[in-house]
Amino acid sequence: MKDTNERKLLSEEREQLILQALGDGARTIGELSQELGVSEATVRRDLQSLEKQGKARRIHGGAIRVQFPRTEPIFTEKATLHAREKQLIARRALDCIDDNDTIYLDGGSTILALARMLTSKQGLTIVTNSIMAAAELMESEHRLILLGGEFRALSRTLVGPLTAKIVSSLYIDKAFMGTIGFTVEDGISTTDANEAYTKELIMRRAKRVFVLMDSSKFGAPSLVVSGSLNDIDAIITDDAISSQAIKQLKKKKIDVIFPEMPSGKRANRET
Amino acid sequence: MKDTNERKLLSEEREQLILQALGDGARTIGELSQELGVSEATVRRDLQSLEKQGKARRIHGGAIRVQFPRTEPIFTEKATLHAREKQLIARRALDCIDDNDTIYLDGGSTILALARMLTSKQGLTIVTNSIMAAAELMESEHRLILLGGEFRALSRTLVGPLTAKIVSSLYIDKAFMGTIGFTVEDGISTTDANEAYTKELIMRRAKRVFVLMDSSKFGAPSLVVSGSLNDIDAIITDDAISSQAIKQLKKKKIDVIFPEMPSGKRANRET
DNA sequence: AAAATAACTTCATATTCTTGCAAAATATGT
DNA sequence: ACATATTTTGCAAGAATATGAAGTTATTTT
Repeated sequence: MKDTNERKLLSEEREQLILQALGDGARTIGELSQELGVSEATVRRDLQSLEKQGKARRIHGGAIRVQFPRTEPIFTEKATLHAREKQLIARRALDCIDDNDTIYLDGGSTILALARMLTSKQGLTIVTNSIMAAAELMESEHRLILLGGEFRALSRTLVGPLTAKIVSSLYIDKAFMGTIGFTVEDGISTTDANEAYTKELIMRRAKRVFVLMDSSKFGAPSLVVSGSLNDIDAIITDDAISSQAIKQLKKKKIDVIFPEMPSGKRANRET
Repeated sequence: MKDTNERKLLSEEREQLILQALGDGARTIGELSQELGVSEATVRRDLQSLEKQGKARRIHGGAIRVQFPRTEPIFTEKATLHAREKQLIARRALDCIDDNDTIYLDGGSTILALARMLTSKQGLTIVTNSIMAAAELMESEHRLILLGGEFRALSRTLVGPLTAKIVSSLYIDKAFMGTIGFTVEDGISTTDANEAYTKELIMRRAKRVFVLMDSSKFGAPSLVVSGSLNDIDAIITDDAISSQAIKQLKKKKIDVIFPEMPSGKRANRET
């Protein structure tokens, strides 16, 4: 996959990408230089900076990740990936919300972007299991309800059996779900069983379920399946998914919604 | 174009839009300038302002959103009042906690101070209804469980009937409670009925209940009484309370615990 | 030890930042 | 309503920074 996003990256973005690349083991300077589209000298400088921050360790010919990634790399790292698509998807989802709705916000960075936009609505009742979304909405005028439950650090959400206690006494108009993986056969899937369980409960409980995901999730299942395709009413995604997949989804009566493209282009047919 | 809103924007509106555009990732000055329809110089000034507010971080060529907004006007304000006493009280409470305990943390700045100290313990299961405490403990190794419920902005806690669902399925060794007011007749009291209700549930459910408060709370009732004196096992407070009050409390079999004074002095007789 | 590869240094170039200033917009006082 | 402050915005020149290329030095491999 080549990123058609040929915008010049900021140094910190590059560093994030490098850390991510290092996640799969060690990398050589040459590889990194090519992947990032910058000169080897620049890669060396970035690595120097990362080493000073204690996030990576240099070795001859390349670099490896430091043993204990002490901070919360997972959340912030994932966040920067496909940031623009996520922004557009969230923007589209915003249009699906009416004033005074009762909505549910799932975890994940796309949903978080949506949360940040909710200041433009009025009188919402917002239910969420995402600490990040809650932190974002603390100052808002909306009514905010947090699911309780066990805190899962990786996703910063509340999950597990305890959430069921509260979910079962709520009624939700529209649920906005994120996901790690998705297939046309099984619907959404995630890495953690507790997380999957909570998602499932919510989807059963919501009148209308929207799944927000960038097209990279498509066709890539994760460990634990959550609910089924029948639980999903609509998918909001960017336009890089195959027209075949769209057909299959429509056959299952699932709406596929695309964001407004800023420059008006809509290049749907693909590889 | 989605933003055909050609009205001239106020700087604050622009800053809001910038934050939104930043999303999780980063943006270059050029992008922002174009998206907002203002010059790059203006974008820089806006970013400068956002950085001062702690909401964004500038980097060469653009800006990155800061993960967790720092400022909490309500909270920091109250926190500075009697800060030293609160610190000492929290310190003393810490000694009451053993490794592997299951503890409950209530809202309030004193308890928050305690939360920050918990890194020195191991293997705790921490139950809380305080978003601030949860945010503080996200990075820790402890097991963290949040009560669900309705978010109350003033105290930044989760309160109300929904919390009951989860509380009733938990068992807590030691509960550390804050309070707004206290009298020897009725025990702790607070301004909000939902808040009082949740406190009451917890105290009923905990094996041992500690109330942390500086002496200014003494003899000053608030609106809604929460539970009764019988629910309380110990009070941790500074030494500016009357010896008469101590006697009364001891008669009710409530321990009164004082912090270690840094200089070793213990001047208990008072005005 | 020689060859090959990688790392460091220096420098030229291209962006980006800062700063001061002027024009425009907005607020304020009479 | 008018005139005067104050603030906001855009522009431009010099300062600062980032990047890439070339050449030199260090490290690894054979």
